This record gives sequence, C-alpha cells and structure tokens, in this order.
Amino acid sequence: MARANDEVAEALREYADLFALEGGDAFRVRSYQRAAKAIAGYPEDLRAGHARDVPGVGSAIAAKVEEFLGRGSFRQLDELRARIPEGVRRLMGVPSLGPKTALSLYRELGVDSVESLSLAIDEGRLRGLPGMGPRTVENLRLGIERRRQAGERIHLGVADHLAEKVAESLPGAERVAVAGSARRMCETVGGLEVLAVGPAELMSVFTAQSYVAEILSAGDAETSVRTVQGLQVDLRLVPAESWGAALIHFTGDAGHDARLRELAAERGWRLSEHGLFDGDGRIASRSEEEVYAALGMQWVPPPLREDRGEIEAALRGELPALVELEDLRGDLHTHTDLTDGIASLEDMVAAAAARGYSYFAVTDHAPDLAMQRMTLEKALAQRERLARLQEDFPGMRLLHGTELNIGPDGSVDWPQEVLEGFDVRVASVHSHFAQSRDQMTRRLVAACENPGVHVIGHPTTRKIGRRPMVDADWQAVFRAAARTGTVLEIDSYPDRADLPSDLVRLARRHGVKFSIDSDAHAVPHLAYPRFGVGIAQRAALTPDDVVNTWPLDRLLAFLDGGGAPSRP
DNA sequence: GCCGTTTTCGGCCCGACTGTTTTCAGTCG
Repeated sequence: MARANDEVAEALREYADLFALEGGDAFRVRSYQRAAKAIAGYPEDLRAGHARDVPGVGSAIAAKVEEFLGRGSFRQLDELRARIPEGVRRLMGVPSLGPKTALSLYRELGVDSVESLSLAIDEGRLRGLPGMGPRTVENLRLGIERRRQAGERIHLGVADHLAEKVAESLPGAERVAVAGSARRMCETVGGLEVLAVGPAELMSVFTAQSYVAEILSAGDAETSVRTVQGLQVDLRLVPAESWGAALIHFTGDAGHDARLRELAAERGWRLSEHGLFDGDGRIASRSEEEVYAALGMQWVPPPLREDRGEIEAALRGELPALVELEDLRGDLHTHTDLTDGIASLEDMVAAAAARGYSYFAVTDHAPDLAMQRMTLEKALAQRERLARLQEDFPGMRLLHGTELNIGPDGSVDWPQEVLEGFDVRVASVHSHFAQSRDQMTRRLVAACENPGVHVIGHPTTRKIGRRPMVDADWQAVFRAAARTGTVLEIDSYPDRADLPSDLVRLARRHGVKFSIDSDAHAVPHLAYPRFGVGIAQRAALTPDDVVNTWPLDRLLAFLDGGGAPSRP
C-alpha cells in the first residue's frame, strides 16, 4: 500500500499514543507526533534518504526509524505494545475519552476495547471511579453510540454546502466565516468551525435551526451541535476587534497555531484567539494580515497552514505565489449528454464562456466504456457541432477532446488515426481497479508513454467514502509522467479530489505538470475547480505548474510537443 | 523527544468548556 514514510509515521503515531497512555511526558508525546506528521509529509522516501534531514527528527527518533525500516518495528514500540492492548488505544477514539481516562479504565476495570467499555457502562461498573459521575458516564455512552453511526469524514463538497446553509441561517450576524479544515481546503473534513460577529442571540438562533439534531455543548462564546447528517458544527461568537486572531486560531491547523504562539512567546508576547498581546497591551488582532505582520511574517494562505515549512518561508518572505482560481484559463475535462453528462453541448459551452474561459475542452467518453454507447459517427458529429458553435464564441477556443479508457494492459481505445483527430486526449482508469501494484504501475506508465495521451484523468480513481485508491508505485508513475510530459489531472469533482494533495506534492518534486479540471457532468459542476485549486494550493503549486493557467498557444505546444519541457 | 541570531540545558502555546470538584483535571481544538 503505502510509502515507507506513511508506515513509519503510523508507527510513530501509535508510539505517541501508547506513550501518552502510560502518562509519558507531554512534550515528548508532542515530539513523536510532530515527527510523525513531518515524516508523512516528507517528499523523499525515507528508505532513500536520511531521517535526520526531516525537521523534528533528532537522533533518538532517527534511530527508531532506522530500526523500523529494517524490521517493521522498534524495540520501544514492541515493549509498549506488550503492556497495553491495542483496544486501549482505540478507546481514545471515543469523544471526550483521552489518555488519562483510557488508562484508568484499563487499570481499574480491565476495559481493553470499545466493546468492553460499552459492556462496563451497561453493567454500571464505572460508578465510583474518580471523576466518573453520572453525566460523564452518560457522555461516554453517547460518544460510543455517535461514533458507531457517524461513519467517515465527509468530502469538501458536502461541507461547503452545509457551510452555506449555516451562514444563510444567521442573517443577524455582521460577519460569518468558515474556519477549520474546510477553510484550509482539506479534501475531507470531520466537522465545521464557523465564526461570527453579532449579537448574543445568534447562539439561540443557531441551535433552533432545523439542521440541528442535538446540542453537544453551549456557552456564551462557543456552541457545538450535531447536524441531522451527523456532522459536528461549532459556532463561535467573536468580538469584531478579535476577528483576525480568531480566524487564525480556529483555522489552524493545531501545529501551525502552536508555532505562531511560540513565535509570539519568543518576543515576550502572548497570542490567543483574542489577539496578540504584550502584557495587557493589544498589538494586533483585527485582521489576519495584521497579526502575521506583527509577528514579522507574510500572511499565510490557509491551505498552506500545516506546519510543513510555511512558517519559516513566511518569516523569510518567500512563500510561493500560489495558483488561484482566477488563474485558470480553461477546463480540459468535461462531459455532455452525448455520454453520461446531463447538459447539452450548447449549454455547457455557454456556461464555460460565462466563466470567462479562453479555452474549453469537451471530452466525452470513448467507446470502450460500453455503457456510454459512443461511436465514431457520434464523435465526428459532435466535432462538427462544436465547430459551428465556435462561430458564436469568438473569445473562447473550443477544443474537441475525448476521455479515453486505459485498458488493463495500459492501451487506450480509438484507433491511432482517430485519436489524432482530437485536440485534447484525457486517459483514465475506469475498470479493473483491483490489479496488483505491479500491474497497475505498468498500466499507468504505459498510458503516460503513449504519445496519443495528453492527460491522465483522476489518476488514483478513488471515490471518497466509496472506493479506495488503486494500488500503484506512484513514484514510478510520476517519473514516467515527468519524462514523457504527460499531464496529471487534479480532478476537482469533490468526491474524487484526485490526485490528492499529498500525491500532488510528491509528483511536483518529480517535475510533473498538472491540469485542474472540473470533470463536469452538468452545468453547476463547472464551478468545481475551486476545490481542485484548493488541492493545488495545499501542494504549494504555482500557476506555472498548472497547464490550464497557460495561454492556449503554450498549452497546445506543450501537449503536442510530446512532453518536451516547456518554459514560460 | 527536539532545539538554539542571548541557549548544548532548560525551556517547550493558549483558552473554553464540562463535570466533578471545594479549586481543578481532563479533553478538545
């Protein structure tokens, strides 16, 4: 499955949890957690490089990493695993149940799994334990129940929709904004953090909404509810003068925020959601820009706030100029009702023109996806319709494309001479998802090496919550894409979000170029690239990395250059 | 555990909320 880095990171996370369970020093726990996160996000494979080069990894953790790479574990982890059953660690997955409670339940009652906790609660055995009043026990019971039915994190498209609904339901607010992982454009989120400026009554307006299923906690400053879909939404009321500091604090992520507070502390100041203070004196708080500037750094775009080096870059004034939605000049992957879209060619093109694009590719499915009933006659007829439509849209170049199917052996459909008639050739995996890692790698590499293929569509084929990524040696695929000048798609469809940002980051290191496409099957889907741009920003892409920010001439020259490196 | 433009030792981020508690521990973000 994963790169060595991901396995190492998971082992360190487990070690951090077990270490915390035994009451280990909190600072050491944090060191293990930070190292795990840094290793997971490190672009080089640890097997090829030196763990010591990863920030947050010192000699002690480097030794553990080395031992893990050699034999799949390390001594200290083995020892903790021998003392604490796996189920005790999983107890910490129950909301409101942390390491202290987990260990106490295990030591006092032998509770070593969520199931045995459930049983202990039902039998009333928690009563009498220190800190275990009736409400705490009831909250544990509810927490287990909620966790059972809540399921997975949701993708950003669903979160975005809910965020709009929440904002609309608070008309009395002077200002409303979504913070948290949704603002950081994470591909999936576990809940929504909403900030508002407005009267105290907003809280009761909020809890009375029809989308609220349950009130989890309620205070003057923050209220948490669970929605009918099972998603947690936190609303925080913020004084206008603290808006910027609060946005920073609740946007996170936790690591980024902690580093900012350390920077403040180094200067003898204090940073919180209320502001940046020198003693009682307020230094900055009204806007994010003001707070970052007071700390001597550039404003950091939310998608970069992960404590993965952005703080240092911002202090040096060297943050990359991230690709923005406005930079996109076109869309290279869209469908119409000729195959599985629901909008006509004319409607899709008109909507694309309204977005101000300077080029637009229609890429309906190719014949091997038999259910789409594509034929050469239909494709050629569509090409003629597109040519006629072109006359109505002089400012936008219409490109006739196709979405090819990458067969199990890496070949694609349409004969070569037909293929050459298309302006844009996206090739995607639509079947045989369960191939072995070797087969899938060869398949994707072969598609990259096919000179008829311009773009690999939704490269991992994952669907969030429904289908896992295919198994492939991604480094090998990225090397092939870079070598052949094959573009890798960032499919913006929110349940795909494919490539995911961590793979985009890795691919970029290999010199791969990307296209941010909608994969639209209907007119409203043409707005999806805002999610794809979020993925690209999380991977620190600049416009030069994204071919559909380029002028048409440069784009076409790159595509038809068979991968010759292209510079602006 | 990690880390260093006052440091190789002694620091290491902040506040809200809950429940159980006579002043605070645990959890969360």
